[in-house]
Amino acid sequence: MDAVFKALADESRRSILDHLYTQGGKTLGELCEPFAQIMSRQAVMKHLRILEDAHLITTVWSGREKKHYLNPVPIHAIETRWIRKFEKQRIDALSALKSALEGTDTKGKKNA
Amino acid sequence: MDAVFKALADESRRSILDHLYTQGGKTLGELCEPFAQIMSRQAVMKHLRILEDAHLITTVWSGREKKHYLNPVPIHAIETRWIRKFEKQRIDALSALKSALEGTDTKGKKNA
DNA sequence: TTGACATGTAACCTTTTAGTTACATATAAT
DNA sequence: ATTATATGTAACTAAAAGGTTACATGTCAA
Repeated sequence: MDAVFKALADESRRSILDHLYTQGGKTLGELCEPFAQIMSRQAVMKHLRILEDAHLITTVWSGREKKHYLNPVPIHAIETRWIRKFEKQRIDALSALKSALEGTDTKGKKNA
Repeated sequence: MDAVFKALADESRRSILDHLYTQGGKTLGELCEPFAQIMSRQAVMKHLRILEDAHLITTVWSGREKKHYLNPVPIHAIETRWIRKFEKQRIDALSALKSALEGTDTKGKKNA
């Protein structure tokens, strides 16, 4: 579990997960695009390695291309560690209320 | 949000959250006890500061004592970032099945 | 088979982080 | 008032993390 939290600690890696959440099956090359002029391909690859080791992403080889997919299971495990079932509903209601007051739609909400 | 992930990246801090999850309202001194002979009071205080800055804990002063409480809201936000509603049920069912097969009780489950 | 493309590995550098020790402040008790 | 208790701050050190460049391997296409 330590690997999961360590992996999520970096903004670039969270951004990668965001991209895979939007659309799965992306290759290293495709995942590099948003980071062009920010960091090298090798740097992105290091991040992918860390995410994969933490089982936050799953990969499938297709010829010389490696496709990446988000795995939500370890993320879900984070919540179940510190939040009791009865609390979930209260918090969900709370954030829904907050969104409503802010005039934002929960479904289309952009995350920080 | 970055502060939250950074805060959760450290095992000692997660352990502190575990203690506050079990029982809230603990003082710095009390939170130090499990770490005696592992790290200094000042080190624990640094961790508490980081957790507080990330709003993962809330504090209340009572005389010269500072009481600490777990705040589950930012933890819940992690899940909503990368997990769609319809997926939650599937994952919950999956981990319940896994627990059943392992012969462990979900309610009394110890986390890694 | 040769060259281009896609991914992988290694050595190195810089910044961040987790911990320490020493000193400081504030509240409670005698 | 004085002392003990509880928490806070600062300077420093060692290790970990994120990034770079250079080199290596494997697959596709002409």
